[in-house]
Amino acid sequence: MREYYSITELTREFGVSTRTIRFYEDEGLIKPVRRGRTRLFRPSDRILLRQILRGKRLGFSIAEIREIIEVYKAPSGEEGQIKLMVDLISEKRAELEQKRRDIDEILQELDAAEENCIERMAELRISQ
Amino acid sequence: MREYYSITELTREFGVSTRTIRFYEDEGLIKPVRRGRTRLFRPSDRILLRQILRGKRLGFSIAEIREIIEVYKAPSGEEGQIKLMVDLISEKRAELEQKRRDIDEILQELDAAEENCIERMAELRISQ
DNA sequence: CCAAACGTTGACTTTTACGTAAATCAACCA
DNA sequence: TGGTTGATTTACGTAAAAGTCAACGTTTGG
Repeated sequence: MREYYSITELTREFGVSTRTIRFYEDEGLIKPVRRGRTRLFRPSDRILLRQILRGKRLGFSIAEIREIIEVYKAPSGEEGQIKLMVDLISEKRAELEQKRRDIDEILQELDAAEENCIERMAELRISQ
Repeated sequence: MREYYSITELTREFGVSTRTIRFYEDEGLIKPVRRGRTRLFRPSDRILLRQILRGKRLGFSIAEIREIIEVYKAPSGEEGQIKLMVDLISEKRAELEQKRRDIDEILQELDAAEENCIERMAELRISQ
């Protein structure tokens, strides 16, 4: 477990540009420390970046990713606040479950499409 | 099973704007028939719209959704073409499986976050 | 000592996926 | 006959998420 990562190390590891990482910092999603002006990314920043990109792959916007990352943090505030947090968690869970249903439907349709392709290829061979 | 749907019927059913539906037509994803200038959407257009919006929820771009919809169609062309199609299907399947892993990870983290909230709420009650 | 590699900020540009507004048309209803 | 409703095209606008470019600062190896 390294103490610090440079920005280009992270771009290589995650396949994103420096611009992208700086953009996420501007958005307040990552807060690397600095040596002079140079950014130093800690393991925790690396984990955050993973979480951000995971959210991106699922089509979440930056604002939505921010919300998700917020709920990971230790709960603070009074009971009302925490209850709102629990509601938000339920909401996100519902969205994710919808996405999973969508995925399963598409996968089924892809299976059917593949079968059709294989059938069609068999036909082509016979008719020759 | 109705023969035709109007554009506003579809906007109500799917919760999108007319602009959105016309945009998908411009992109060649839907091809409603016409009576005069007015669009008439058949059941098959309705299904296409469902598939488009499902792709959107998963963060696929219009171009990617177009690809997915293309593979649903009956396979045509010679063997080489169909093999490329099968490869594309495998590619999409891999992407979807990645998305599913992402979802499962986030769901686990949300579970943990919820537990923390519940714990914290219990603490708040005791300390009062 | 100086070029190459790596880093910085700042500003402008681009792509995607629509939103919005204006002007027009057709059908229907009172 | 005129107003309401729902449809059309055309065109410009916009928000999000970066891409791209310029101009500049460090550090490191030959």
